[in-house]
Amino acid sequence: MPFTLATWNINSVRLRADLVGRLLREEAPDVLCLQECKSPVDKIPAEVFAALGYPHMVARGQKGYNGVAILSRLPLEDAGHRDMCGKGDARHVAARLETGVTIHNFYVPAGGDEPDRTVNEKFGHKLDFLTEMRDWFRDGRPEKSILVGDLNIAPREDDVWSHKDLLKVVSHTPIEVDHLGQVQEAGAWVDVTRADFPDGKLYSWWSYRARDWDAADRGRRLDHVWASADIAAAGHGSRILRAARGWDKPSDHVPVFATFDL
DNA sequence: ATGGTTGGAACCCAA
Repeated sequence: MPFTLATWNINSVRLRADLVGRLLREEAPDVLCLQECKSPVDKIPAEVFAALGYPHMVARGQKGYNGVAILSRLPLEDAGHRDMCGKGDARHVAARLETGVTIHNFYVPAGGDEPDRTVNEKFGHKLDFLTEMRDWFRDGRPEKSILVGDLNIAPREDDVWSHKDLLKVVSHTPIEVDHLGQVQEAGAWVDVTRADFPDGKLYSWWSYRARDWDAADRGRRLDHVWASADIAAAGHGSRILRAARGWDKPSDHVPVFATFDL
């Protein structure tokens, strides 16, 4: 039975509960993975989502920062989380569907402004987080698994508005792209979005700081949907809901969708 | 080269 999944960095699930509701009503994904909930789990407005037909939630949270949640119409089993870099951050959670498919929801550190770990420890944290992800998937190659989230890296030249202008900008530097590539390779993950759209510019994030995000269109593809090699062929129908960037009081990220015939 | 906006928590930090 096919199911549709979406991933969205919501930038405060409490402030934007109504936008989450709009997405659930208008697009009705079976599973919605959220990042940057910025809320303890017990303060996520789960009852609002339950009333819209999404009674299942697996989440990790903390006050003010980070936070990841998986909302679902389908029953979910909590499949744990990994505390990358041992900081106690709520940046990963996993859930399992009754079909045995495991969904990993990640929020990779943004990495600060300076792409040099000797002067910017946040950049070092980002690289270490990615290295730990790589080692984890190398030690136990994932099967029947989907990995989604705000990975805070736009790996390809056509994942950014200007490859040349962003080579030294955190999110598109060669060392980050290399680290993300090693994560993908270690787990034999297939980029479902790019399997569906092999060519051309794709963005899922536009800065709040632009005067006119739509006209300038200086976007980056930071949000990703990957599938383990064994189920990658079941993934199709990718979509990026650019229109959500124009909603009232929007997140700076938009939802990315894929459907899986599993 | 610079500064631009947003959210949360507490009057600044992270993005």
